[in-house]
Amino acid sequence: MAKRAKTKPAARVAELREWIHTANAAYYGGKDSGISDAEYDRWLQELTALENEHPELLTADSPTQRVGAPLEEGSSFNKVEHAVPMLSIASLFDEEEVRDFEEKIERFLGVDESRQLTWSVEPKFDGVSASLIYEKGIFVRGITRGDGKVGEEITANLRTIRNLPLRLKEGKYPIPDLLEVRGEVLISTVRFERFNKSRVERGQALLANARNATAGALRRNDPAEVARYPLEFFSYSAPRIVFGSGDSPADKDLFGGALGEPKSVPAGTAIESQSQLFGALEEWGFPVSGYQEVAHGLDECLAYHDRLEEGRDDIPFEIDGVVCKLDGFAIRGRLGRTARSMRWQYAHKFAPRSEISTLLAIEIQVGTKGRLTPRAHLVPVGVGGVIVRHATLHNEEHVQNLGLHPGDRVFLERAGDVIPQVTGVAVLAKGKAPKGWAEGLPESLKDTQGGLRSGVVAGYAQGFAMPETCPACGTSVERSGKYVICPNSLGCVPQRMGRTILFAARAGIEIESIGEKGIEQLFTEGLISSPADLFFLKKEDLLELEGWGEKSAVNLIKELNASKEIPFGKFLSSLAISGLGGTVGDLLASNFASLDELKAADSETLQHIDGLGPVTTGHIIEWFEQPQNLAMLERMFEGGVKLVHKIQSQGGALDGLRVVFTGTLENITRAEAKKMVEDAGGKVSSSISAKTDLLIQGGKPGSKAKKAQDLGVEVLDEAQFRARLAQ
DNA sequence: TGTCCTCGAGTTCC
DNA sequence: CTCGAGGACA
Repeated sequence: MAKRAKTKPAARVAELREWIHTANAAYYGGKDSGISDAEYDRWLQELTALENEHPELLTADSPTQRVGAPLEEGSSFNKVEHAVPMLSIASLFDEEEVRDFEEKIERFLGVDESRQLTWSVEPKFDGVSASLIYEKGIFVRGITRGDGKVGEEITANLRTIRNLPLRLKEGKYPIPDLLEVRGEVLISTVRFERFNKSRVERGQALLANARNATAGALRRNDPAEVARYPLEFFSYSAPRIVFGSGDSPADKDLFGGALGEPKSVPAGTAIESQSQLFGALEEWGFPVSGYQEVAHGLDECLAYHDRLEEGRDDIPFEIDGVVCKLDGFAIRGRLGRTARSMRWQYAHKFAPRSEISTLLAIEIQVGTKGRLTPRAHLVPVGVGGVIVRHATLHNEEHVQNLGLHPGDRVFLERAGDVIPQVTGVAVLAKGKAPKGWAEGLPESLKDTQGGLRSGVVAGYAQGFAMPETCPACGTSVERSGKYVICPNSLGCVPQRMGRTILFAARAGIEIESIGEKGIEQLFTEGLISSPADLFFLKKEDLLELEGWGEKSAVNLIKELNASKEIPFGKFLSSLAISGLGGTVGDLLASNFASLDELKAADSETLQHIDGLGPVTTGHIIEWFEQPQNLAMLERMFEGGVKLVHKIQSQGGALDGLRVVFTGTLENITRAEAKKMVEDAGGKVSSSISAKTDLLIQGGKPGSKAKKAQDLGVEVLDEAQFRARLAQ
């Protein structure tokens, strides 16, 4: 600070502005500027203080002017008419529509001229468009699109955008007396995620998507609040480039009718095409996305569309298509416009990945482990090729963060993978749910009297809250972190049912004769109440049930009889003991010769086994201490269950190797492949790491294939895998 | 105490 | 397939 006193204020102000500018440039160039946020803030503060002390040094383009004074309470933005209307772009959805569009152009121009049209192609940003006006190189006004004719003046909010130039740079291109530049305000994907995370930490609502967040930010009354949003600007057009007074018709309307030749422009700096314009915008200091290209002929436009759609996830911001504009301004002038849009440009949209549906109700499900999970019931809607009716809402906190209410219109996405997710509220119902919404509730959510089933939530006055009692058995719930648990694991029907389904699946009872639905039916009809009961089912009892005929009943009994011999490890994993899956089951089976030996083992003995720690051990000991569990085991053996103790194979083709699968195998199932590996002495892991020896790759491999390559893990396809086994 | 590896559990649709 | 948490190891 002592140093600052000695420096002349004007020099120091210039220095600070330079530093801040450099830091901004690095920040938006994706480079590390080496400057901490705290340091950046200190510079801004010092600069503000200096400018307050010496008002004569304050300029409109100072970085401190990015954050101005808040609007007065209750006031709204000024309405401003656009000098050049912001028309919408013709939206086309497939190749056929694109070819039709070009045909119309050809008819207009005559085929000879249009044989090989030159296009300027660029991404269609999924953000908020804005128009910026520069007078003699200084940013003086910024306007939203509005209805295209009249927008709102949001100059103060736009100033907060750190990569939006407040003053133009003069270089190769002279600075126009009047310049209107249009572009998109957006938030990059990475910054949006980070921003949302920090909002949750501060207890604020999750933002549905980057576009909504941007629109919301720009409409805020206090620029200081807007400055907190990581907004960015990308420029893509300049409807007014005026040298001189602007009185002459040739000065104006560079894109619509007659093309104005800029007056007094040095040779070589006339701007006559979109590609030249991009160059000029960059020279003046406007950010451009860098994804723009020149395409010769329509096929290259289509190829550009496909290329960007495929690489959509690698682009650092959200885009929903590509925009193709005829490159030359002269040819644009001849085509002109229709009432709604320009004839010389179109947007070729991508297949949407986000859809909107109505949240009908939230059902509270009770899982196998007693966890209560909220599940969204939605009006069926197609997302990426499948009809989605349900989506998990994970836990109470998640629903609250999203601020969901039954009746809301919600965003639905299938983010990267297959599983649909509710990502936010599009239109809040606020007690005014869409008409006919409540009548649209599916029958499955209603009870026999037409009321709502227990555990179905179709509305609430305050925020969403998980119930205090289990919707299935009425027991008071317990809380464990984010989750709500029904502690009545022995009595609660969905929990018993879940364990029975798990038993059937893991103990190897063929799903064909009795699937999940079948077990549910046996439960609700009261024929069984635990896995052991399966082995006491009688053909006559099954025939009483709806949908069961002689054949299916006989098949099930046969299947059950054939499934009574169960390998020890598989059997252990089928008991639904926490932390005991297939791997730990096999591990225990190889350490204990019999079930009695395992039952007799104490905590210390178990923890000595490599792979078992205090937590899993605790769960095992507890399970075998429950009399009900021991009784259930007894009943299973009464029912004829026999445990098979197999001898570990050694010296196979894959002895001691760790194997991982990815993709879909052609001729064998994963389970069969796993068995083949184990029989050959190998070990199957679920995730790939440096310790993995082999990756078996089927069709449509996922992220594992790439990781294997990075780690230098040997990759085999299905045929090579078989060959290796045969050795 | 921190980091890496692995397992188990949850998830939707046809 | 992804995420969270248990377990091994430094």
